[in-house]
Amino acid sequence: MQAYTAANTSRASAAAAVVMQGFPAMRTRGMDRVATPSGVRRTLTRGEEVFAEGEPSDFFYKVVSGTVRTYKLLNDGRRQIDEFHLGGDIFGLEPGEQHRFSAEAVDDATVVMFRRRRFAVIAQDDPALGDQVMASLMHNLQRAHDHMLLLGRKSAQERIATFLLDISKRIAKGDSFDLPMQRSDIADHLGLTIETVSRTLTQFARDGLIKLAAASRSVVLCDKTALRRLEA
Amino acid sequence: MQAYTAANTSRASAAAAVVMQGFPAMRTRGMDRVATPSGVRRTLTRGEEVFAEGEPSDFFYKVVSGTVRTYKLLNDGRRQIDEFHLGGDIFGLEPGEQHRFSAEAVDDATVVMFRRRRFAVIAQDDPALGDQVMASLMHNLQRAHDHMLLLGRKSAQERIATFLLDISKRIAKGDSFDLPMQRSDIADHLGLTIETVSRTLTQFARDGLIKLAAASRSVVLCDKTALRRLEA
DNA sequence: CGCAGAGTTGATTATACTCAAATCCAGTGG
DNA sequence: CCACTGGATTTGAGTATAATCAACTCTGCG
Repeated sequence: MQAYTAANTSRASAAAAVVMQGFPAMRTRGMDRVATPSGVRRTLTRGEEVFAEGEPSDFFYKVVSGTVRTYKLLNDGRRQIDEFHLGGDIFGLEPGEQHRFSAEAVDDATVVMFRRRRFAVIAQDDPALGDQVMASLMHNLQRAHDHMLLLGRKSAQERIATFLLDISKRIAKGDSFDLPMQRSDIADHLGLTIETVSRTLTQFARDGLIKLAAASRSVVLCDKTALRRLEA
Repeated sequence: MQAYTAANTSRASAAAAVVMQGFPAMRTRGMDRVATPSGVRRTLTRGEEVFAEGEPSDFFYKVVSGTVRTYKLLNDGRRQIDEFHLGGDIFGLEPGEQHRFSAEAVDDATVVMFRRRRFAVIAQDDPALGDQVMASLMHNLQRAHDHMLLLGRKSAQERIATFLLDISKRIAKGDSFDLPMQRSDIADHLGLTIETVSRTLTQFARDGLIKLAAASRSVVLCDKTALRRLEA
């Protein structure tokens, strides 16, 4: 059980300024639906908060570049990162008036924010976005199911193998890539401790399944077949 | 595993009432709209399969009565039950052409099945239904997030306490209720073994937090405050 | 009454956690 | 250019929680 201490506390006012600044662009939406996406761009620096649990959920987001983590905390600081959102992913769309989880930039990132509206309105106003939002929700739910299987029933080795293969499929061109997040993020995503994550990665490297370098952020998958066997 | 096509359409009118009853938003619509979004009722006996992983995902479902479990399996048989669906819950809606998880009746249950269509079509055809399906997706995703926190970061005691409070809120009139599922279902939902579930429940009973009776399916929550403290 | 499935209880063990310390690395300033 | 620093990561030793293995009890039902 490890405590997560919020290293970064950016204020909502910063977000508000960005929103207001972007509103003119949104008002013109409809005139040129194809060329102008109905969203406001926002750039984030490593660790910066996008929104926090309990804040009004007036907007949802789409990642343009970089990585965003969404997570929940227990009162004693234990953290569960439910998802790392990469380019193209939509996150932060919720049924209630308040966010039930928090979102932060893992590295320097860019997102586009959309005002939350009734689905019928979105669908009528911008059918393409409506389809995208719906598909994204189902996709996120599907990934959540996979992750619950991992958290509930897989061993540490199986979790790490699954994670490496998944992240590789999402960000790697070939079989090598740089992890955008640190060990504590991986641990809090996989329901493990940083020590177990580190030990397991080291073990994989010793067994020749992967190669680690440069503060272990750079990873090469040497033996995907073996990793898939381990994935369970 | 069977096709629900022509044979079932004859019962469409009977199912129509169920549809109307099931979707409050549609109740206000004229009877002439009933024919369009057809839902077919299906009764299930304890343990019966609704659909299996890998089968075509042509339909999604809404629980009318009883309990349905959706789950995923690992190749060696380990199981993760991601959700118990109770009356009113919508499940089985997926982005791909095939189901990525399985669904079975926990007890004798009744469901209504709806043919999956493109969201744009649903939204245009019946905006209220679109809103409801979307709300259900967001709701399921929200519950999935809560459950990932449980699976990734909570202790056995905390998991059981959370489970009891949640299921109680969903099915109990007061503070007592009958569990529809057996120990192995609870274990596979909470990422524990049946022994740990049993031991923890017994411990709670010894500590006066709950009362167990009648093959331990009947539960009374005696000290909700203490359970909430344990919930973390 | 006996059977089978479900649930409980006990003893032991394994996996991952905790606590602790060493090492690595990027960034900084002399 | 290089030593210094603090955060990140690795490694080690010991431990705790929940798993495993096993026996026993309860319950519903023919």
